[in-house]
Amino acid sequence: MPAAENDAMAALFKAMCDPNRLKILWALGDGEMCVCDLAALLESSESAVSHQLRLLRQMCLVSNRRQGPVLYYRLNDDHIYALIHIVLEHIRE
Amino acid sequence: MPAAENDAMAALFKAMCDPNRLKILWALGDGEMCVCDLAALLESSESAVSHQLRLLRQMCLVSNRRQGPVLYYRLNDDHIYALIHIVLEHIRE
DNA sequence: TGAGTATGTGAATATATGTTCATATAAAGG
DNA sequence: CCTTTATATGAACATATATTCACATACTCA
Repeated sequence: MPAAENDAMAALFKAMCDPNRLKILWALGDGEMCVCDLAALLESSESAVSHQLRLLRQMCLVSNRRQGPVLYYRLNDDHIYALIHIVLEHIRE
Repeated sequence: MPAAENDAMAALFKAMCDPNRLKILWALGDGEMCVCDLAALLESSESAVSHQLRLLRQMCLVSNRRQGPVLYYRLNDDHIYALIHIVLEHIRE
């Protein structure tokens, strides 16, 4: 495997290796959510979630849309969600 | 996604999120290799590789076979290799 | 324009991670 | 046995990571 692809894959896994980030990505598979709802779902502070979302944004895994004071986050594309499903199958065997 | 599966998946991603470990797993997809050859391939010390291999062993991703003084490592099953291939396709899009 | 709500961000801190170095173990051959 | 080769391991260190806290920003409504 070319070094660039190896590193890109490692970076992708790193973005998804945190339980909370993985929960966020999984949750967003069902549709967009605001920070406050994500924080409630993860039972974590909004600040912590915001930091994680910034990471996911920088990795181009999620993007957001402002509606008034609220930011709604969504998966950047369905690719990641499909990937999680595939890995889930592997986990379950 | 159930919490147990979420955590298992995060742990799997964590095992694969280091560029060197990913290279090891990729290399072992072609067949078993000894520590010394893996170290040469990664241009890393044998001690560092041994530490990474222990991690992969603890995660049950690889196992080894002793032949005299040499330990040959192999993927525990082809699952992980298939998974890497799938993710590679996602990366390339 | 001032207060209140939703979110972002930087610094600080605690913990996790990866490597190195020194040493230990296992096997083979003399 | 003693030495050499191959690998494992533990401690120490440097770096990375995740959370918290305090404060900044963006927007809404009165």
